Amino acid sequence: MSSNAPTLDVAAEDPVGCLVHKLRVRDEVTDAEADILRNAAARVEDVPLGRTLVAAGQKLDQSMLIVSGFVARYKDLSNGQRQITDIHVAGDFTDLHGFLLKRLEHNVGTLAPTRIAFVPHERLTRISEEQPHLLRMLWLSTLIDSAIQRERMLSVGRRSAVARIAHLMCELYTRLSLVNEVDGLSFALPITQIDIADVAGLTSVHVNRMLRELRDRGLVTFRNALVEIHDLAGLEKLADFDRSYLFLESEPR
Amino acid sequence: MSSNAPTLDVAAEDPVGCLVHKLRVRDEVTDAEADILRNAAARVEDVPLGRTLVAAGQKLDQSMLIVSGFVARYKDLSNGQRQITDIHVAGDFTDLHGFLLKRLEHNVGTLAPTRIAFVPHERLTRISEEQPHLLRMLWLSTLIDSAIQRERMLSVGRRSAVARIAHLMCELYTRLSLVNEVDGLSFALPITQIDIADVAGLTSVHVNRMLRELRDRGLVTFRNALVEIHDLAGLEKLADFDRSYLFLESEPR
DNA sequence: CGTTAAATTGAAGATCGTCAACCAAGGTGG
DNA sequence: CCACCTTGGTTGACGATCTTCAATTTAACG
Repeated sequence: MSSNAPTLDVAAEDPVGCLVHKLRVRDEVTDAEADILRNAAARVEDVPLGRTLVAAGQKLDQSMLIVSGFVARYKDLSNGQRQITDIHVAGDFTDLHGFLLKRLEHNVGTLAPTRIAFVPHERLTRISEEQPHLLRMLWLSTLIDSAIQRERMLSVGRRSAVARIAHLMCELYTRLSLVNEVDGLSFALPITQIDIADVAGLTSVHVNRMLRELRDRGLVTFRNALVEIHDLAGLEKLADFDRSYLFLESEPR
Repeated sequence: MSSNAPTLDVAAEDPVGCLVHKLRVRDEVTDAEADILRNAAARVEDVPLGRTLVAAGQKLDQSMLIVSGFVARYKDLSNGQRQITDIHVAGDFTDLHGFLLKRLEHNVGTLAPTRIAFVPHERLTRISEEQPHLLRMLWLSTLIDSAIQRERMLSVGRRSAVARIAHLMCELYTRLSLVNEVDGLSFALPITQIDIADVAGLTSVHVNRMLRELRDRGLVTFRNALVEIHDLAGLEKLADFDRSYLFLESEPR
């Protein structure tokens, strides 16, 4: 709406741009297909931080595409403990899986102010009937989400606390690079240490200590919602980071 | 091949039976669609325990459907630590996601002797071009895998060691019920405590102690490849188990 | 019957969590 | 405009859960 935020402005004109861009990293997407996706978005909405977008169990008839911002999918234990299973950024189709699941078994909420495009499920059904290749690309995007989940499971299950956080930073850096949201080796990450704890399966107190260690080791700084990587190679080594799980190559799918 | 194992024999005649059955739990699948799936399986093979079925990075041109047995998908850290991200049982399409990913970022291996049906990717492509509903059902099955992964992430990230193992037992009990592989409150689980440790993100030593605790509390016994549940309600309570994440309702998809 | 992998148990130690206090920042209402 | 309140960040002390190391037993298998 405002015209002084250039990146957002482009996004407002083409809310589906980031998604198309990311699909094109993985395979060719024709302009006709891209247009079909563009027409699938019914409306765009700005949502403030801390809002629940979908509560577990709720029936769905539309899916949400992130235009900009940060969204988490999370599950809670009955004792109140929370685990974030995914963090989504611009160009991610947060609950595309809701199209077939019909309800989600987890919650979806904003970690930061976020702009969202809504895609009615009937339009997805239509794509599935008429656009086999485009449908495969959408399926693919849920499969990549799944691969990211698996890598996170490796983190939470087997990596040390420092390595877990280092890995998260490497991953976000790589994923945000794809949508031009990094500036050199820095990127905006307007989320709390509590959020990071909930992703990493740690407490916020321990996250705080590990962030200090990463800073002391000269690897990364996370302060005032800004991540600054000082030694990418060192960070990747500590994290045992290998970007191949992000499937950044173009292949006929 | 042999004719003295009735369950397996049925499976040999209809290797895709379990899959169709499980899809039908989630939505109607016509007999025509079921036949198409049956024809998609090119050949069936028996694989012994401890075999690597797919190594990370390997190019794929077929996917594997489990007819009977137990298969794990796992990732390794460079220091040798292993995390199993999924355990698959009869009727699971272990690497259906390989159809679109073209290579896997993780390994797939047998935890027990397993019978596998191979489905060439070209037949899946054909289904995707000609059978939109059937394709959505296949997509759905990868989405349910994903939901299981998320629940496991909650376990590994936030549940205590005992609760993690209790939850795994509840899950396997429920999933094996679907394919008639339980006998009352017991089921065969021919895997090691090391495997359980790799699923739960624990060491086998600690798994051993937690299994003893579950036994001492009168909840479950896991011995000689057999799980016997003594108090399902108590086990589910300890595990904070809620089967809704398995999507066991029929819906038009 | 010997060999190997897995299960079991104990003792000691490390990592991470809990509790608690304090600080910093940002927003709200008087 | 500033006290006040809330949320998040930071640090220390202590403790619990889980790991590591190591030894022994059991089971499976040729």
